[in-house]
Amino acid sequence: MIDAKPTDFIQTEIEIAKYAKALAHPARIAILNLLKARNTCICGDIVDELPLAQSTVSQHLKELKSVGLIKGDIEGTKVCYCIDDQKWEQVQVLWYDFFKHFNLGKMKTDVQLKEIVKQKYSEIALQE
Amino acid sequence: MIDAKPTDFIQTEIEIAKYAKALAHPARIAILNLLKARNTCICGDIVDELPLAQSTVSQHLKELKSVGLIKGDIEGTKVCYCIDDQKWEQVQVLWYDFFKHFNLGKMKTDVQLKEIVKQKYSEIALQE
DNA sequence: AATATTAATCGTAATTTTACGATTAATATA
DNA sequence: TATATTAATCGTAAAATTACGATTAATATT
Repeated sequence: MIDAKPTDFIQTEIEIAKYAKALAHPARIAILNLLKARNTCICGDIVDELPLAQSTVSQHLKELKSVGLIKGDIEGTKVCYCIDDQKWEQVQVLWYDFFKHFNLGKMKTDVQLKEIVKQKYSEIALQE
Repeated sequence: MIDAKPTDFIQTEIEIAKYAKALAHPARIAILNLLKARNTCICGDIVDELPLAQSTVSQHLKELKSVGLIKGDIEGTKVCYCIDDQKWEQVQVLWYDFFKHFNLGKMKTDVQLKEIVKQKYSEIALQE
C-alpha cells in the first residue's frame, strides 16, 4: 500500500482552524476592534455598540475568551474586557506562517522585495 | 438620544468574518496547504490526503471556491484545483490590516524593526 | 457502444451555531 | 435592608454546518 489515507488532520491545521473559527463572526471581529479602539470595555459598552442582545453578546465574549483571545476582569458588578496581547501575538505568528507559505517569492519577486527592504532601510537610517 | 445601538455590522467586519469562516475548518486549511505544496491538485488527490469521504471534500472545495480562494479548471473528467493568487493577496491584505491594528509599535519596538530590516537588507546585498 | 473514472449533487442525520427573552447571582446604592 | 445594576446562564427555537452513502452527469477508455 502506498501512503494510506490519513485518519486525522495535523495539529497546526487544527490550531489555525480553531482561531479562524473564533473570528468567523462579524460580532467577534467588531468586539476585537472595539477593544482595540478603547483598550478596555465593560460588557455593557460592547452591547451598546453591537446590533445584538446582551445575552448574545455574552455568548460571543465567552467564545473569544475560551480560545484566549480576550480576558475579563471582574470589577464589582462589571466585567472589564481586554485583548490578551500575548495570546494575540501568538495567533498572529501562526497566521503569518500560514500566509507566508503562499506569496513569498510568488507575489513578490526578489527584486521587488529588495526594493521594499531598501526603502524601509533608508527610512530608518534617516531617523538616526 | 445619544448614539443609538447600531442595526448592522460594518462592511469590513463582515468581510473579515467571511474569510475567517472559510478557513474555520481543518479540512479547508489542509486543502490550501496541499494546493500550495503541489501548486495544483485534482479533487481525487485531495481526497487521498484527507480523512474524509469524497462528497465531504467536494463540499469543502465548494466553500473555498464560493469565497474565491481557489479555482477549479475542468480537464476531461477531472477538475484541477489551485489557489487564486490574486484573491489570496487581497485577503492577506485584509488580514494584515486587521492584525496591524493591534501590535504595531507594541510588540515590535522601532529598534527591533530596524534590526530585522538591516538583517534582511544585508542578506539581499550579499546576493548581488 | 459498453464500461470505467471522476467529481458534483442529492437526501439525510447529527451536531453546532446563533439568537432571543427570562432568570439568576453578585455586587452597589439608596 | 430593600432596590438597582450588571453580566452570566438557562431554556429554546431556527438555521447552518458537517458528514456520509448513493446517485448522477460528463468524459475517457476499452
